[in-house]
Amino acid sequence: MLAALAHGLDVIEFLAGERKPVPLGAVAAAIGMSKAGIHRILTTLCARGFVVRAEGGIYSLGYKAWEIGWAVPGVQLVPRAVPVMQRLAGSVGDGAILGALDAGFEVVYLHVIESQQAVRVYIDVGSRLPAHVTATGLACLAWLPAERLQAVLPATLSAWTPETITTRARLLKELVAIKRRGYAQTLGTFRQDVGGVAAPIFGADGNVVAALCVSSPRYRIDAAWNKRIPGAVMSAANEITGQLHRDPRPNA
Amino acid sequence: MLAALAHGLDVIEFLAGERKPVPLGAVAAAIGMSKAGIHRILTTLCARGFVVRAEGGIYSLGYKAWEIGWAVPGVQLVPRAVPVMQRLAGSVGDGAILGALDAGFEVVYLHVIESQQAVRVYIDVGSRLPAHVTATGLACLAWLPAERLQAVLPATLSAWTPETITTRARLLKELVAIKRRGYAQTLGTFRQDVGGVAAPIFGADGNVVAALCVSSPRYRIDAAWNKRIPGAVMSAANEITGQLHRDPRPNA
DNA sequence: GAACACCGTTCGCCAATGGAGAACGCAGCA
DNA sequence: TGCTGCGTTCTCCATTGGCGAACGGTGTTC
Repeated sequence: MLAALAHGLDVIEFLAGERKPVPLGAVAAAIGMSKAGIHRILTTLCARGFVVRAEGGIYSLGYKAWEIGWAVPGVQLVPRAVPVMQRLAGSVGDGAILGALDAGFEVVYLHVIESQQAVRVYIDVGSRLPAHVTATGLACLAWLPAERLQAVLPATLSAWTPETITTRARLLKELVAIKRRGYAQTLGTFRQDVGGVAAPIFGADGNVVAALCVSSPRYRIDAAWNKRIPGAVMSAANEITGQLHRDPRPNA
Repeated sequence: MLAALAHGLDVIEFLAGERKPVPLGAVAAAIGMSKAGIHRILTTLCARGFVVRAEGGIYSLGYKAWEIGWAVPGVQLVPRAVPVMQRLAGSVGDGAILGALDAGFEVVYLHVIESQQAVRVYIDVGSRLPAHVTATGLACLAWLPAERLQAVLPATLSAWTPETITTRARLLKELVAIKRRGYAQTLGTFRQDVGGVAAPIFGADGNVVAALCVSSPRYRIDAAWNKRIPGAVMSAANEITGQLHRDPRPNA
């Protein structure tokens, strides 16, 4: 592994975690390197626009990093999903979340429309969760080709609550049910007081590229909710799928 | 400059430019390095999640890169601006664009709501333009503290059309006019057949953080357009500013 | 079906360079 | 005016980056 590159990435990740300008010394302390070394790394990153340097030697991420993020295959669906998500969130009165599978068995949240309710579920764009604890993750997994699924399934499934699915057998059974039903539903598998419904979005090549999810505090999830939400989520997801099929830009 | 890190960033930027999975050989050719060297770089990037490797050794950017992008200071305003932009675009019937100043004198586009018109102005999220040719750029520059403006002003201003502002004197005069008026307007300074109106968005600290722009094909820009649009853009921009002041999250 | 061509990957070597430590310069402060 | 805390610069040695060459797998061609 290339130490210089790895250290550079460490610095980038650290600055990303801070989310605000940071003095050189703090970076050095966090990475565990000499100030001299960090200085050279930061100089290189600045020269390439990944980091910007304010007077007095305080550093923060530059828009180049943002630009790179937009070029990640799969992200381009976000702008096309946003209007649909907006409508969905408006009509169901809860938040809408767009997530995709990454690094095998993790869900990354690509976009979030916050609920207008006083009590709402908070999810950060860019945050990650294991696929098996979230409706979004289950929806993505359910439509994965069988061999891909086998490849990404970890040996053990972490338990986030007593209700989290923790055995392969139960997970596989659940995925079959989800695929038949057309949507994934969880209740208390991520946090005990949160539930969600998610439906898959397919790219122009027919593979799952992401899932659309509506999540809600558990106490609001009742028979009426269960009657309205899954259909709304599925039709919104289908609408996005339809757009991707009609206009499959460079990537999807 | 750290060669290893710089090469790694080269690879990242190349993959970003390709926007789709690329075989190792192509990366090596593009960067001008041996396949062995590129292989090591890609291995490191994969280990950190910045790049994902599909079977057969084809590589593409991973969501980690996307995640980093969201942590860039200033980007967090996007989710809060989106609903306002949506409304603005709907009410004016043209596209809405959100841009910020970066690397001194460049505008980066952070979000785009596409016009629903058959003839529309295309702008890519993440693309860059010199600040002096766009309404967005002028709006950002006009409210920049005087010493910051002096620091970023380049020696020469490139001419994109015959109508582009190319002298410092004219630019400074224009910026004063913009600040008095409350919004920037361009007509044919970027492309001859495009015009736009932009208004500044201020962060919780009172500095310009971005500008909101509506742009349109020139032939649709008439007296009626000029009467409706600037007010709508300014009030939308003010609304976003208001939100940032009420709820200044970690960064703005 | 065998030989070939074309990949990505691994190996081993040598010099370039990365990274530490110390010295420097410049603030702000007492 | 001296001190302290920062970012920056300098110098030097071991590390390791990057290359060329060899390997191994796959798919293609005759």
